[in-house]
Amino acid sequence: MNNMKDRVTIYEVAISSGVSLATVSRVINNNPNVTEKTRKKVEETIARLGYKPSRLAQALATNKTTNIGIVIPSANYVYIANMLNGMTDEAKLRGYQLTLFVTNKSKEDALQVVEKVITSHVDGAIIFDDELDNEDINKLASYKIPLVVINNQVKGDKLLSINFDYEKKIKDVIQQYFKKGNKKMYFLHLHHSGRLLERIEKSFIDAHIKAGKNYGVFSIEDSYRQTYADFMEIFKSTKSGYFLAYRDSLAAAVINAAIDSGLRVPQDIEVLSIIGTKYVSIIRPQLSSLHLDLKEVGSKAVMMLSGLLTEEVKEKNVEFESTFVKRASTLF
Amino acid sequence: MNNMKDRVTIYEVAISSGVSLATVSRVINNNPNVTEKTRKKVEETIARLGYKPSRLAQALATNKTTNIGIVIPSANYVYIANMLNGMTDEAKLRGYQLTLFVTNKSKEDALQVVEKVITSHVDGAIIFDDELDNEDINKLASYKIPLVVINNQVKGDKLLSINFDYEKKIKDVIQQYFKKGNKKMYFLHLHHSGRLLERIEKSFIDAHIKAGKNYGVFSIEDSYRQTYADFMEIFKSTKSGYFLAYRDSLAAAVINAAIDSGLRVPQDIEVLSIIGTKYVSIIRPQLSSLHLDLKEVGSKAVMMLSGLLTEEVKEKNVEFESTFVKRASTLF
DNA sequence: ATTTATAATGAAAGTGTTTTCAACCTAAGG
DNA sequence: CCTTAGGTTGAAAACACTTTCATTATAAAT
Repeated sequence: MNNMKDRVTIYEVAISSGVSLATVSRVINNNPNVTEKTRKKVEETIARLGYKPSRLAQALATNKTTNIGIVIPSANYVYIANMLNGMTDEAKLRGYQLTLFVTNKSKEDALQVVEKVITSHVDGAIIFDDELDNEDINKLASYKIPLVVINNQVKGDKLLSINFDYEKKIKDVIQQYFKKGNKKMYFLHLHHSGRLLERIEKSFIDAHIKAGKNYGVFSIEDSYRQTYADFMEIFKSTKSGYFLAYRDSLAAAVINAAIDSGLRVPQDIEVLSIIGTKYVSIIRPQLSSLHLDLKEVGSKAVMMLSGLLTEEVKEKNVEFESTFVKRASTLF
Repeated sequence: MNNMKDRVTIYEVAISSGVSLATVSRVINNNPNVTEKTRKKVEETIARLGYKPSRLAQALATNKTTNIGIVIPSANYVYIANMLNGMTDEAKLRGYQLTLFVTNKSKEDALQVVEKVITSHVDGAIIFDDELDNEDINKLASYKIPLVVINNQVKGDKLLSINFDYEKKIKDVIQQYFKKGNKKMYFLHLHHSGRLLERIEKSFIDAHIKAGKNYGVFSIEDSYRQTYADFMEIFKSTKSGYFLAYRDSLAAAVINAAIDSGLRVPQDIEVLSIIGTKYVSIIRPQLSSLHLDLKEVGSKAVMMLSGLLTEEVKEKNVEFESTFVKRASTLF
């Protein structure tokens, strides 16, 4: 069993093809200043020896790793998985590798992550995590790490940003509902789901205050099971309402609890999922939701970062527009 | 705006604290051969200068990156997201970073991925992807990349493996069903979902042949929408059956199509999801499924790889046992 | 054939660490 | 007080590349 290859280095290639390191390096990097003849010769040796440049050494010499860091709260959310999907595709296209950094929604972990991102020598990073605040992000920026920040109202000069229009769209949806609907609206407040949700909640409350309408807020845990249990309780007394839930699974918990309590959806209980994933149409009745192509967000983020890395910045901030899709869980 | 820090190197720390590079290096790496006095002095300078070792340079010098590669078909499946979740947690605990390599279920991409993993200098890799075959994996092994391979019947000496008992368990479930149930069983065959599914299908067919029972196979696409449409057709003629689907969303497509066709679940149509995720209890009727803690699989994989890297291999092969959980989509 | 400009090549320094080995120092033992 | 062993330290090589700059080869122009 001796097909174990020891790494062959540029040095051996140089010797074996009778040229210098510099020339081999030029061939590897497609530098035009090499005669066709030399190039052929070197390429032949490379193939023969099975030489593969060490990305580590290249990275050290060039200060570029072709790695980009992805900062997320967890890999376990469907909407994040969707985004990751877009990122991996676009990254592959552009020759980048993705390194994952998860904060687990903990400030402590977030600080660790900042350190890790700094020492990891990523060429840049995409941040889709509310746990990182201004200070954290500016720290990264101070280490000259190019940044694309998603949905995190952070100010900074050198960074690009992507934002969703959820706040505005929620306001629209609510105002539309005021015209046609008549149920009291409830917002499902998550204990720890970051500032995006907080802003949406604020938008919800503002819209109600402005219209002089009454509203309710339920504080829930980010768990289907728990939310289902909570709402089985709630529906003992509350027999009607329009509920805004952050995620499909939470919205489904409300729907299922409503149905299991003998209430009708959407006649008695209406439910809107704010971040709709593919599960909106699997759940019955199908979930009305705000729709945003998260996969596209992911690839856009990589595109923008890639632009930043190659100094071809086209857009500094892009806003993704979500669309309200009425399905069966709401009347309008 | 001049808080832009240029990277401070070990060299500057050495100068500034009046010691040599070697000593600073020792301090960084907690080498005991340093006097407390020197250590204090160096640590003070490190703090003062804000020095952070370059992981790149360390990696080049030590031939260790603390990066592990994760090879998956896509980040977009819930069950893979679950696994990733376990991996990120365990990796953080053990000080590893995760780099993603996705094959997109394409053989061409798989070959590319193999190359990338080799040149990426990961310390090891976890492979949960059927697209890589024996040859690919042995190639990785020949570059001395420690490997943990999940659910991929690959032979090899130096690699650790994790397997699920789905084949066996499916056989059990079917045999149990033969005793009590009387519907014809159907297997949902995916065009391109790798060898794990093929093995499960084989197991399904074997069990039927052995029992002299009749069975059916439907070939579907890996898409909820399409499968739903297909089954709306199928249920025009087929009014009863027990369907085994690979994923929750596919199982849900069958259930929803059945209900929308006026059939009853589970009285007329029974459905089993092979890889059950958290959506099994969100979908109504709740999905009977084989349950396996994918998060645990993920962390186990990282643990095993970590063991392999530190030469403390405890188990070479571990089998995860799935459990059949009866919910509302099957009678038994 | 000679000069000149240009393209191809190589030597060597640089990237930021770790690690080996020799040198040094200190304290204990004789 | 001298020797010795053991713990501390530093010089330098190694890791595998890129890149600058000087040099050489080549082709074009005179």
